[in-house]
Amino acid sequence: MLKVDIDTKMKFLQGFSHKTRVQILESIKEEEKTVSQIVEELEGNQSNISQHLACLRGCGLIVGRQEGKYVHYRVRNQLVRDLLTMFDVVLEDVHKDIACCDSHID
Amino acid sequence: MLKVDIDTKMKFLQGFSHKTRVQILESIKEEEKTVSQIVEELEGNQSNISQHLACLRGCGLIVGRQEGKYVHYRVRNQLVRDLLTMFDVVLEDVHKDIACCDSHID
DNA sequence: GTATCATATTAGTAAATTCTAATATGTAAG
DNA sequence: CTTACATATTAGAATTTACTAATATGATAC
Repeated sequence: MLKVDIDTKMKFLQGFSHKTRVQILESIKEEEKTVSQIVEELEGNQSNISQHLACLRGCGLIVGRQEGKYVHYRVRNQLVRDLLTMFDVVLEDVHKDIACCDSHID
Repeated sequence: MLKVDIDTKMKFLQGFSHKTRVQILESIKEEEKTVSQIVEELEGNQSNISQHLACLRGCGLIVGRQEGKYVHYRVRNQLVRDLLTMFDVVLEDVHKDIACCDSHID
């Protein structure tokens, strides 16, 4: 397994570091959706969601496909879906011990 | 699979959202290490590393064990190790497409 | 108990990320 | 080519997260 450098890895992992991005990933994990569908579903605003989508695209986690004036986003591939599933599996196992780490260091 | 709520999930995922934390996880993935060993290996400072360790502990990703005046940390269990490995697998696959997402939104 | 060493915690500052609002781009329809 | 709608981009303000330095805690050895 060819190891990718740590900075590239961090860019990749940033995709999972914000609630909105994770919610987007979950939302399009099984079926592609347009930006406006995602905006509506997450009750976000267009600009903000669009920025998070750009981030996820940059992380390689999602891909978009233009169709007329709509852009449909979907999770990149099965491996990424598997990773998302694995989060749930590991988290369920670990769940009971999470307490501090309030999304920051203290 | 019993789904954990999104806020708990986010606390968990914060464990992977900082370079130092990911480096710590990689460092103790296969063998436990004391705080001072980690500090030395990452060339960090004691306070900072200690805070990141507290975060990872809070995320449920690592566990510590006191032995005399030393505390030995290790990755929580095999599932967490598997998840770390999976990052590398998926990242290698996705690698070529990472470009933007400079650890932020633009 | 006192000294020493390892680790943890705290408070305040510094830095990075995210959000909001405004504007730009691009596509389709008329 | 103008309008309308979907999405993207930008700039700056607001918020969150991380770092530094100082101090505290806890364990061992004396």
